[in-house]
Amino acid sequence: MKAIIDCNNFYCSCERLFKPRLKNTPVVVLSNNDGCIISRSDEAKKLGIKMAAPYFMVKPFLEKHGVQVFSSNYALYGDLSKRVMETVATILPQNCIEVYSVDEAFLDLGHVAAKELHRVVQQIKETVELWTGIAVSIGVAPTKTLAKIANHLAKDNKEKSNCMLVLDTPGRIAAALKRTPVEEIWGVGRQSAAKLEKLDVKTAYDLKLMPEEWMRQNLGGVVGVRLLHELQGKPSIGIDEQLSIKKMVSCTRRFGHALTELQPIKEAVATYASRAAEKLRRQYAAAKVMSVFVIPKELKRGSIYKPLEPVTTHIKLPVPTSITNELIKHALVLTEQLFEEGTTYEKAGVIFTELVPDSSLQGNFFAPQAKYEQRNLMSMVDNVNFSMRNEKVKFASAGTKKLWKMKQELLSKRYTTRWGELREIN
DNA sequence: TCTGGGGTCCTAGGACCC
DNA sequence: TCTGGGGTCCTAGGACCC
Repeated sequence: MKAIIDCNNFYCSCERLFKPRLKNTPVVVLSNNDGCIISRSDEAKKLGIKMAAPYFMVKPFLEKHGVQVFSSNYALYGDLSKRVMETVATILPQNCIEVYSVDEAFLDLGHVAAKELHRVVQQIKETVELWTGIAVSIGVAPTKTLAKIANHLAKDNKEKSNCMLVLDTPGRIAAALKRTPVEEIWGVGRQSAAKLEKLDVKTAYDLKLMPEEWMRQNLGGVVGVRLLHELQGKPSIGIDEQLSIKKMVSCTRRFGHALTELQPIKEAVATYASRAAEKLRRQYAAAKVMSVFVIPKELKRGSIYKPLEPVTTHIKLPVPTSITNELIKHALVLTEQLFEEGTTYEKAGVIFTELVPDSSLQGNFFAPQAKYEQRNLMSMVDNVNFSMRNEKVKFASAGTKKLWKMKQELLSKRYTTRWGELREIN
C-alpha cells in the first residue's frame, strides 16, 4: 500500500502557527510579487475565494470580509516543511519516504500489515500535528494515484474522515472512483479533461473503464496507459526515495515594475544567475548550458489572461561550472543580445540545464590552481551568506539599488530561522 | 498600475548517418 | 518512369504538477 501525506492549506497554516489569534479568521497567502493567491484557509475557501485569483482584483472583497493577507515567506515555510518531513522519518524508514513537494510526501507502507494500517496512519498524523503544529491529511491505497484520490476525498469530508481515508478493498476503491470527477485526478489537466468531457467520461470510474489503446492515443501515450493502470490498482509509479540531482535549476522572476532600460535588467539577471548558481552548488552540480530569457510586457492585455511569450537565448559553456562570476559574465552578454531598445520588459530568468556533478568540488587533481581558488571563494560566499542570512556578500553587477525588486508588502517574520525575528511572548 | 515560480516527463519532427 | 529504410540524436514545445 502507498500513502500520500499532505499538509492542510500549508502556507496559511504556517502563518497561523505564530499568530494564534488568526484561528477561525480567513487567511490567504500571495505568490511572489504579491501577484495572486496561492494558499487559502478553509474559511477563505468558504468565502468563495479562488485559487490563483489575482490579488489586485479581489483585494476589495478581501478587505470587506476581513481576510488576513500575507506575502509568501519561503524561509518560514521551507523550515516548517523540513520539520514535518523529519517527524515522519522518526516513524517510517527513510527509504519509504519520497518528499514530493514542500507540503507533500508519498509513503511506502508495503511493510505494514493490513490490520495495522489504520493505527500507523493515525500515529503518523498525530505525531506530526503534535510536534509541528501543522495539520495534515493522509490518503492510503494500492497506488499513488489512488492514494491521491483517497487524500482528496478525506479532505472533502473532514468531519467524518478526520482527514484520513484508507482504500483497502475493491468496493471502497470503486465507490471512491465514482465520487471523483476526472479533472480531479492526479495527472489529468485541463486539456485531457476537455477531451474526456466530449466523450462523456465524467468520473474516475468511467475513465478506469476506457480501453488502453484509446488512452495511448489520446491521453499522452505511455503517460495515459500508466494512469489507466494506476486507476486499476496496478502500481505503475514507484516511490522514489533518493534525492536525485535535478535536471534543471532556475531562477526567474517578474520585476517589481516594468523596465525599459538595459542596466537594471542586467542587474536583475545577474542576481538571478547568482541565485541559481547557489542552488547548483547546494546540490554539488555544475551546468553545461545556461539559458537567459526576457519577457516583453504586453501593453494591451485583453480580459483573458494568456501566458507571456519569452524571448530566449542560450550558451553552451566551454567548461561546466557553478562559479557565480563566470556565469554572470555570460549571462550579461546574453542579456545584451536579447535586449531591444524601446521595448518594455516585465520578467526575466536564468535557467541551467545539462547538469553534471561538480568535480572541482571533490577536488580535481588536474584542474588549474585558479579554479580551486574560485571554488573556495564560492564556498566562502555561500557560508557567509548562509550564516548571516541576508546576502551580505554580493557581486557588484547585481546592483545595490534594486529598482527591479519584487513587491512583498505583507511579509511576516522568519520566526524559525532568524534569531532577530524570533516570536516574542509578552 | 497590479495576473507566481520551479520543476518533470513525453512526443513529434528534423538532421544526420550508414 | 524509376529515387530506401532504419536507427539515433537533438530540440522545441506540450502537458502536467505543486
